[in-house]
Amino acid sequence: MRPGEIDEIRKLPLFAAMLPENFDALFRGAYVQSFPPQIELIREGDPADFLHVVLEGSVELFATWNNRETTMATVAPIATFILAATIKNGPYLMSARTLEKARVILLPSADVRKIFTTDTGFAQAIILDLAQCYRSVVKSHKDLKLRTSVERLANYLLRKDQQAGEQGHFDLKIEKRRLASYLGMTAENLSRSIRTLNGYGVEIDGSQVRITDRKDLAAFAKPTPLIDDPKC
Amino acid sequence: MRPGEIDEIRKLPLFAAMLPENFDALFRGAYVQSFPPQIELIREGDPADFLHVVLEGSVELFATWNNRETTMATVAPIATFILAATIKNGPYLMSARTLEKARVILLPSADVRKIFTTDTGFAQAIILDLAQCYRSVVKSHKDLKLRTSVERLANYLLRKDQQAGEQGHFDLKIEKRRLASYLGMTAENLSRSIRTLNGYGVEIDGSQVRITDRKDLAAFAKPTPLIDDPKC
DNA sequence: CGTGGCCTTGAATGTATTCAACGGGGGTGG
DNA sequence: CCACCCCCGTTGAATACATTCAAGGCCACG
Repeated sequence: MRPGEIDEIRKLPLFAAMLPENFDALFRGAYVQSFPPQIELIREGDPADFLHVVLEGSVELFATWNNRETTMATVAPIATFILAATIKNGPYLMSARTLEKARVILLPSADVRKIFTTDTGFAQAIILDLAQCYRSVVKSHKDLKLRTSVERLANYLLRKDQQAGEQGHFDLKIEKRRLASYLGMTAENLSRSIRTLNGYGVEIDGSQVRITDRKDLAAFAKPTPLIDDPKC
Repeated sequence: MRPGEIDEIRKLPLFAAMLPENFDALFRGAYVQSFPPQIELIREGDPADFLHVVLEGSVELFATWNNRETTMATVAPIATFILAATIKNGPYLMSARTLEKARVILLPSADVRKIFTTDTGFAQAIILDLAQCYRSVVKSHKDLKLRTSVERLANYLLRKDQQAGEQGHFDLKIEKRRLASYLGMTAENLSRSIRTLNGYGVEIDGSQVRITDRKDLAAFAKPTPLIDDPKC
């Protein structure tokens, strides 16, 4: 692990409140590994042996069934994933693969489970993290059930624009095929959805997005914090 | 509150490990209320003032957007709902209404938040509950994104049959329109999906379901524990 | 300069929703 | 007790939405 990196991890909300001895114990059993792109880190159904923390690069969480595959989320530094499987000591519900070159910490799940029963600060942080994760999935679920694919795209663009500081232009940092899968549609349908939004103040050239008329787009997208506010 | 009822609540996984004084403190501020059917208990967007525990009857969790509505889950005794909103001290992401006459305990969210920071047993239980909820929604999300509506129905029937002891016959304890909404389709489409499954060993008359050929149905539904096992 | 992957486009197909109409069961009130 | 009505579920037809299949363009990379 690089100097300074451990300090940064220490400051993560999930670990910040841990007692020093517990933090040290947890990270004594940690591996840090670098992976090339397109490597499958975990496979759904496998036992959750490790809690993962993404330090660099990005990781895609996806799920499969009956030869179909869908993107569930992308994880960017610095964040953990599959905390719930670790805690329940159950199988992974999602698979994970690196999108780009990535560095990941692996924390033995058994240690995580042991320590959170004694370290109240850690337990508090886990509660907040899980509650956050839960609410995120509920919002995704609402998005998927209540909106059409064009509406999902429109709101996605508004969210990303907001996260980029409402500049009116930003870069999709994701392949369109993956974005399509994340939004619950095919790549072809995403192309057509983009064309539809051309009529509502959106221009997309490659990965560059420009929102030329946010009012128009918002009038179409009808965003609501109860689906679209990530902090809510 | 009825005699013996408090003991039953005390035995709920969420409260069983609490220190006696904390349990008493939490339930000192509790209300027990009876509601007629079709009463809206909470409305999405409102602040999460109370953690709810369903004692009798059943409650539907649903979400709305842009004049559309979808059923997210139904809560049966004895179970809690909207724990995550309580903990995050955020707005409800879902609304709730009684389906039948229902008795519900209301626990002030502020008390829940205060107590779980000091009571480690309670904190542990919350962690397990949230992890469970999170994984449930992830499974629902996979169900919705990876399966067609007929496949979702087929797997739903298999799950319910299993929960009823694999008797091969059971009662849908839910209106078909609600089931349709829960499964992410229209009522008309549910009717048609049922007819489709007639060809795969399923007979539905009113609310009575008979599975005449479970093998055939399972071959079509292709259930997997990673989506369909509620305990997983 | 070729090659492969990603994106786009078009056409055909499939899936699901909408709209309209109808039948049956349960409840209400005459 | 019966007539009526309303709600739920079903069915059909038309439409809308989304996927599949096929083909071609563009860019990055070797």
